[in-house]
Amino acid sequence: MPKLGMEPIRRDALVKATIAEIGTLGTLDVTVNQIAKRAGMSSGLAHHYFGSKDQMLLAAMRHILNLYGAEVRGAMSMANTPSERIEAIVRASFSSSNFRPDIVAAWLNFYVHAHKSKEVRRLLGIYQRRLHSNLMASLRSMVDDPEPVAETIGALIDGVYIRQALRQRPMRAEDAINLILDTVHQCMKEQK
Amino acid sequence: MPKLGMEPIRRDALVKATIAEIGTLGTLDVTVNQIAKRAGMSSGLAHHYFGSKDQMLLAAMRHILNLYGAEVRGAMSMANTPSERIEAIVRASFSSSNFRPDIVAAWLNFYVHAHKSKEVRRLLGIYQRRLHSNLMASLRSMVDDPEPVAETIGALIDGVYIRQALRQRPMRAEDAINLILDTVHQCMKEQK
Amino acid sequence: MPKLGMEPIRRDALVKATIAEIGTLGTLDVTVNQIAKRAGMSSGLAHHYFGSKDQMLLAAMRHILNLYGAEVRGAMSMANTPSERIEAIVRASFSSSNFRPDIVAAWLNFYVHAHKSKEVRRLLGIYQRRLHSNLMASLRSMVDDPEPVAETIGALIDGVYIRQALRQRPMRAEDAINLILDTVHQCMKEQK
Amino acid sequence: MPKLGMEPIRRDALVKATIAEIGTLGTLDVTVNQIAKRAGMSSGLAHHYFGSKDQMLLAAMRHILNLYGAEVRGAMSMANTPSERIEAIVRASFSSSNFRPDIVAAWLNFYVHAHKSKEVRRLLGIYQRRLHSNLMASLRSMVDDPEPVAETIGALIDGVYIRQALRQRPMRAEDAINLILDTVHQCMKEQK
DNA sequence: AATGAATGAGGATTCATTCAT
DNA sequence: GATGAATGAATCCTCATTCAT
Repeated sequence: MPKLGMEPIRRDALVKATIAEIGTLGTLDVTVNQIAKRAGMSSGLAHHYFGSKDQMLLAAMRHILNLYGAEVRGAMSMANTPSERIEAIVRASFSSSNFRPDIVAAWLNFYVHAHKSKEVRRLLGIYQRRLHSNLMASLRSMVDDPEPVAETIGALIDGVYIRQALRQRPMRAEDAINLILDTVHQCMKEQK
Repeated sequence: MPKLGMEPIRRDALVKATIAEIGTLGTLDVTVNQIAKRAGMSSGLAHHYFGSKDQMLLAAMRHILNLYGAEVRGAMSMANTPSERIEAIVRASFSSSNFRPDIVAAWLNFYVHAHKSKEVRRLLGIYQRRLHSNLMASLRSMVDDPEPVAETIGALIDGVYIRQALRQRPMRAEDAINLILDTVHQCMKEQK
Repeated sequence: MPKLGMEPIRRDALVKATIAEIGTLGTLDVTVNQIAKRAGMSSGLAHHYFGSKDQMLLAAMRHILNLYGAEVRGAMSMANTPSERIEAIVRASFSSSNFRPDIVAAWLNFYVHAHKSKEVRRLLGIYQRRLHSNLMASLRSMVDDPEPVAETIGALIDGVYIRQALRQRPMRAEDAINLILDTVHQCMKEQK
Repeated sequence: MPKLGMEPIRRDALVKATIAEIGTLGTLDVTVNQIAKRAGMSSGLAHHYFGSKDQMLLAAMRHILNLYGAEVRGAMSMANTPSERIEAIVRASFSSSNFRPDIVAAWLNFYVHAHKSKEVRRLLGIYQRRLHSNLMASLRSMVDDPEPVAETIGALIDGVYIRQALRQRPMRAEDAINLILDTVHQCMKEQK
């Protein structure tokens, strides 16, 4: 039943269905048919709106990164000290909208897929640089040598993510956050 | 002219070709033909020895885990103190035979693939539990609450791995090791 | 705001867009969307007016044949001798409205398409018979055996057309006309 | 039932089936399945040997051109005078192996398809230049201005071909040859 | 043991056509 | 009258797997 102005609605539905499907199957080897069916439409329509499966995957990736970016910006805008900023970044990474099993699974799949796709590589590169510069900006006033600390935090976030994807019983976001923040704090004390 | 006793040689060649191919392409979406060609034989023969592509991938996974396990055991057998044991485990993770781009890429692909494959999930579970118990055994005598420290080390190793797979300029093994050991040492001091 | 009496305007726009699109792409494999877009309307409307893509192609074919027929009639009405009539027919085939690259390309595509479409075959049959009888009417008073001369002229016209479609540098209409008329004149002299 | 050394046999069967299918359906819009089935194999195998449908079409085109080229060379090697050479070329164009309905239909389809395909354009260009230079070589010693005669002969050959494709009752090769040779002879006499 | 010929299922993509608005 | 949303059939192509030799 065709209606007017469906484009944004359909695109949104497809992006969400793509993430859900990747999250459920745990792989980027999802078919356009599966995605379209989950989004309640035909595969032809999915192509009509996205042109290709690749563009659909890319849109899903961008959606995840945008969600994450918004979360980080929101959390940081409320932080007043460097230390709070670090905490805000880490918390945002494990917020309830980001640390969901399907999002985590999709995220990891894209991480690995970056090997093959130039655009995915570019998008992840942006995310990584932004995370790194955010961390560095706060760490510079806190420790003498911020570089390895930033590196450690980044690795910890990604490490907790990848392990989450495998856990039989998922880790709670709060535990993930504490794990990382505790480590950070100890690195801090040491250097100060 | 078929020769006798070729089986182990062929299987080994295929396993190595599988890892190399996954490492090169950066994905598990390698074809049996590609693997067989790289191993210098026909795809038919590959099936003859492994029965299915899935079995080939699994064999490659086991090969990587065995390499890693041997490395860890070797390193630990030479360690005399708990602290040396921790260091041995971390060093083994980044030894020259494990921290190669193709191995890292294959590792990550299997990590993600665990979502789909029960057997891969089982194998990775074994690796994780072994790593965890190895770390705990040493950490128990070093800190009051070893659990989170073990968790942190595990996450750091996996995190550095996944980031390595994306880096334009790969991180040197020595740097990876230091990054992790430094963090560990600081967590230690704190608790003592 | 739909207007009244749009039908002939729309149909005409679609027919011209069809020819232009076939001429540009050099194939009948044009999509209804391409045609409709070029005609400044939606594909749905195109179907509304023509019922099917096939009918659109047919209308385009008829348009070309009508153009050609009108041109021939016009030229012949001004000719006074058999010889002038022959010349009129040949000239009409290469008039500026017929010998345009897009028209030529469309013409040839329809020629080949006649294999598949009964209606196209019928239309081209009419054209061929009309051409033939026009030529014969004039040739009868000029040569003893007009049949092969008519056949030759027909083949030359079509041959020059098909070659035109492939030329890197298109032949000028005047040259095409002279080529054919010269040949005809020589055949004439011979027989007389 | 797989056998050894099937490649040339399969390729040949596919090329012939491609021409037959195009000839029967009168269009390049034949499916790989149709071709493969006619050649007695699966579509997968067709792709195995040719890589793509396009390559299959191209191979068919080359086959037709090779047949034609061989015919021309054979006929010309037996001709002793310029006049005989011209006749040899024309006769070769309408030999029983070239002037078959399916070959003619395929030829024309490729002619039109040259608009779209660079490689087809290139192949036809070679054929046209070879024909032209063959004709010119003989005509130079026969007439003062050979260029338009060569052009006329070329157009006549192509024109008779395209008309053949449409005829309800195909023209006999002998009639086609005579039609062209008679015209040529009259052009000759005139100029001498 | 080894090959590579052969199949066929499965997936992305295109497009004419329909239809609710 | 007009749009463009929506469908689904059709097609090319890939690839794991099988099997005759």
